[in-house]
Amino acid sequence: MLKGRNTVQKLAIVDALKQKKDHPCAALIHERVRKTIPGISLATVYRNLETMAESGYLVRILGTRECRYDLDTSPHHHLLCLQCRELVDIPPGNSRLRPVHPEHLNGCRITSVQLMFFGYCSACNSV
Amino acid sequence: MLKGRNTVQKLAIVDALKQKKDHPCAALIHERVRKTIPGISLATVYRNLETMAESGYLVRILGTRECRYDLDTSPHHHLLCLQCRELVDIPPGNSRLRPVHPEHLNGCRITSVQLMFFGYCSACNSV
DNA sequence: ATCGTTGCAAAAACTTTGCAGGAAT
DNA sequence: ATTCCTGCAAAGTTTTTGCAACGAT
Repeated sequence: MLKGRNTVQKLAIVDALKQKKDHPCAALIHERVRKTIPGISLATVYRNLETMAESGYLVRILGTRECRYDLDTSPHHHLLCLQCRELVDIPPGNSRLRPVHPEHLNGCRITSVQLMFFGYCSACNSV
Repeated sequence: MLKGRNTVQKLAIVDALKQKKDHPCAALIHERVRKTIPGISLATVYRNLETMAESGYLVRILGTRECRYDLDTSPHHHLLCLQCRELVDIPPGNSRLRPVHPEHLNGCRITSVQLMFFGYCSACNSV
């Protein structure tokens, strides 16, 4: 559930993430949301994404220079295309691809895992 | 093997990475190398790390705001401590923790994988 | 009315780049 | 001698923050 006040800005950000599930970065989300709310500031986008990531409403995908955001919090992986920089969803499917998420590992307490593949997406690969 | 010219700067950077295998970021490497070469510039550190990462001599670890660097290119994972920001090595050991590295996946051609755990290291966890 | 949120602007944090001089081969 | 590498400085990119005004509850 969405935390805090339901400002038009926050709702528009969520909407942008729902409409195109391409793991956009903050700048791209800002660009899209500006079509609806021309005056929205990038700082507001960042602040909302921060809050939603913190509350677990969305996931910050690391592995690129800029953070990307994913509303799909179910366990799955990503591939970063080194050519077009697109972030492709990789289903958890195959058990060998699904790293366990133990509570503890080498004395460390694990809270989350991210598996990132690097390579070339099907489009770039076929060129 | 180290590519290009063996400048004192490059050798000192490699040395710093060999001495303390704590996955330092560029700024920390710079700080350490400055003890030997006070005049070395941060840009030089970045340029050398870039070249060495490109040639596969070291690995760029993503998942933190700043890139971290690891001379150990053998397959293993990392845990980022959310408290102290330390990056802990996680051995590939257990097969359930070792994601396969297929050549192809969902039409994508995979070239590398990084598995990142987030949580609390043993030191922070015991507090 | 209260208190979270926003926009703006500025700054912070990290990384890259142009250029002229200098070093490795 | 040639070509790569370096230091410097400046700029680029991404993200955060202070503050006063505004808006949701």
